[in-house]
Amino acid sequence: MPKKITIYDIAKEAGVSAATVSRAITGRGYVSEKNKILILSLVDKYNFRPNTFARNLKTGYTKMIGFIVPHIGNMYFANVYYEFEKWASSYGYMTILLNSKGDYEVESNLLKALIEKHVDGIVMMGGRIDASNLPEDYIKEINEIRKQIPFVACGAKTERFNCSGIYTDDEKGVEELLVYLKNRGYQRITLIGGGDEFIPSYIKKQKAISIAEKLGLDVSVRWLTGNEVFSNRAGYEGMKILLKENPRPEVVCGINDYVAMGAIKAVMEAGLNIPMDIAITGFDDVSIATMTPVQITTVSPRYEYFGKKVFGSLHKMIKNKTDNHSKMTLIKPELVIRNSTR
Amino acid sequence: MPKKITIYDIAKEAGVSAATVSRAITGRGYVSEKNKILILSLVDKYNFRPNTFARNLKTGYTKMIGFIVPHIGNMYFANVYYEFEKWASSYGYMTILLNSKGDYEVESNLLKALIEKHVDGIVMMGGRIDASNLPEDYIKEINEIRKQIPFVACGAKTERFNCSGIYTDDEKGVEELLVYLKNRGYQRITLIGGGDEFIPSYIKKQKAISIAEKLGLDVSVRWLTGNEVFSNRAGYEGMKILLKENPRPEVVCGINDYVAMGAIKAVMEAGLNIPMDIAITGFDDVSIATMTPVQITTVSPRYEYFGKKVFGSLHKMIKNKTDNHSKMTLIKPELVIRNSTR
DNA sequence: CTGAAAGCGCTTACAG
DNA sequence: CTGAAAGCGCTTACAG
Repeated sequence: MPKKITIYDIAKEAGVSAATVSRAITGRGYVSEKNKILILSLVDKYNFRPNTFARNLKTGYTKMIGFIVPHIGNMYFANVYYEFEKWASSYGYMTILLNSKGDYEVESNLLKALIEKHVDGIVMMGGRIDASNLPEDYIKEINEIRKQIPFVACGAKTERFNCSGIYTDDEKGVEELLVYLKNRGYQRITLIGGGDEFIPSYIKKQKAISIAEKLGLDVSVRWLTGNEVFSNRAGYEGMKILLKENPRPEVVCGINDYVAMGAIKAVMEAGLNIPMDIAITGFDDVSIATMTPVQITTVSPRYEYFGKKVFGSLHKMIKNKTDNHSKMTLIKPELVIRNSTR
Repeated sequence: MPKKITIYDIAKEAGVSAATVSRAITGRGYVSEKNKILILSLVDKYNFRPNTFARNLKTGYTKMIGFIVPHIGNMYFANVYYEFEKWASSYGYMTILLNSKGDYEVESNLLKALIEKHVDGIVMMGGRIDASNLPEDYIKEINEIRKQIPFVACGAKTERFNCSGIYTDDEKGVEELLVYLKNRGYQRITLIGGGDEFIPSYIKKQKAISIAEKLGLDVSVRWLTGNEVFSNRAGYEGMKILLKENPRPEVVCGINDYVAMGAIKAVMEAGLNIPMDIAITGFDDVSIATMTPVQITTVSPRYEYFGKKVFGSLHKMIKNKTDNHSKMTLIKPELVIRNSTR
C-alpha cells in the first residue's frame, strides 16, 4: 500500500502552508481564488481526503454513532437501523452497527468499546433495554454512560433508565388491535409468544387484559417458555397446543410477526383456514408479513418515522452538548389490516 | 456533558507521567507493580477509556472497517453482515454499516466518506459489484481504492475488478440443484427472477442451460422486468403468468428465496399443492424459507463460513499491509432440501 | 489573504 | 523502571 498523502504533501506541491490548504478544503477562512483553485485541483489529482480523526482530535467530534442491536438478522431491528442510518448519513454521521445477541455482558463490552472510539452518540435496542428484571448494575451502567455521552434507548417504555428514550406506544397498539377485533365480531382472543421478562410483552399483556375487561372480550395470554419466545418456532409450537383446546380461540395474536407466521404454519398444517376457522395477528409489520399466501394483520411501529425520531433525538443531544434527561418519546403505532383476519 | 477525562488527568492524580500511564494501560513496556495498580485503579475509578483516535493517529490504524450493502433489510445481506461482524468484533474491529440502495453514485459517496474516516478496510456487496454492464468509471474507482486500502468485494464472481473477492460458487450451486431435481424425476424446469444485468443471475442462467443440455433436462429461464426483480412481488407476478402456460413447468426455481416465496403464494392462491402439483426452489437460505407451511428447498451460501472468509481475507490484507491483487475465493454453497420439492 | 505556532490525546523511541 | 520530547495529521486563533 502506498504512503497515505497528507495535507503537508499538498501544501508543499502548491507552495503554500498547511494552514492555507486546510482553509481551502474546509471552506472556512479566506483563501485567494488562485490558491483555492490550485489546491483543490491537487486534492483532486491525488484523491486526497483529510484524515477525519486528526480533524476530530481538534474539533472533538468523531461524526460517528454506535448502534447496538441483539441481532441484525431480526427484521425489526434491520428496519429501524435502515431508517436511522439514512438520516445519520444525510447528516454526515457514520454508524457502527454492533450485534449484542441480547447478552448483557456483551452489551457492556460493546458500550465500553464505543466509548473508547469516542463516538458522538449511542443508540441501544433490545437486550437490557427491554428486560423486566434487570440487575441494578446494568441499569447503573446506562445511567452513568448517558451522563458522559448522548444516549438513546429505544424499544420499550421504561422508567428505570434516566436516559432519553424513543418507544413504541405498545398500549395504544394493543388497544387499537383489540378494538378492531371486537368490531369484527371476535370474542375469544389469545396472545402468544413473549414473556413477562420482556417489558414490551408485559405491557401488551397488561393492556390487553384491562382493555378486554372494558370491551367485554375474553382475552387470555399464553406466554411461551424457553429462550426463543419471539421465534417462528415458538409460534408454531404454541399454536399446536392451542389447536387442541376446546373451545379454540377465535383469534391468536402473535407477539410479533415471526410468532404469528409460526402460528399460521400450524393452523395450515392442521388443515384449517385462515381467517375463516381462526384469525391470526402479529406485531411489527416485518416484510414476511406480506410474503405468504395469508398476509398478516399487524401493528406497524412506522419504521420511517421511528428511525427519524431516534436520529433526531440523538442529534439534538449531540449538537446541544446536553442530555435529554429522562425525555421519553412515545410513538403511536399503526394498525395494518390484511387478510389474516376477516 | 462533563469534560472528557484524559491520560493527563490520570497521570496527574497518580503523580506519574503520561508515558507511564500509557504503558500501564497498553501493557507495553515496563511499569512498576505499584504504579500499575495505582494507575489501573484510577482508570477504573473514572471509567477512563483512552481516545482511540489519538491512539490511531500514532499507530496508523483505526480498527474500523466499512461495510457497504444495498439494504440491510434484505436478509441475505443481514446474514452475511452478522457473521462478519462477529469475527470483526472478536478481533477488536468495529464495523460501519452503510446502505447504498445499490445506487452507484451513493456507493461512490460512501466509499469516499469511508476513506476519509481512514477505515482499515472496506467490504462491499451488491450494487456495482454484481452489475453486468458497469460504466468504466465505476470499475476504475474500485481499482484505485483497492490500491490504497484493503478492499474485499463479495457476492458474484467477476474478473473486472482486480481487488480481492469472496464469491459464492453459483455454478456449483446450480449444478447441485439441477442434479438433485433430475434425480427426483423432474424434467421441465423454469428459472424466474433476476436478470442478465446481475452477474449472479447471469451465471446461474448460463450454467443452468449448459447443465440442462448435459443432463437432458428441459430448462427455460424467465427473467423478470422492472426494478424489483429479486422481490417477493416479482416472484408472485411471474408465477401467475407461468401458471397459465401449458404445459406448466414441473419445478420453478426462484432466483432467491423471496422470489420463491412469491411463487409459492401464487401457486397456493391458485389452489394447487406444493410440491405435488408443482415444486418450488430458491437460493440463499434466508430465514423465511423455513417459516411458512411449505418450507423452501434452497441453496445456502453457508453464511457462517462465508462471513468468516470475508473477514479473514480482509484481515490478512490489513495485517500484511498488502493487497490480495485479484485474489478470488469461491465458496461452495450447500443444497438444503426441504418440502417444497418432493 | 497567509504562515508560524500551538494544541487535540495519545504512543514510542530515547536517554537516564 | 521512568520522564521529556517528538510526532501522528489536522485546525484555528493570532499576528501580520
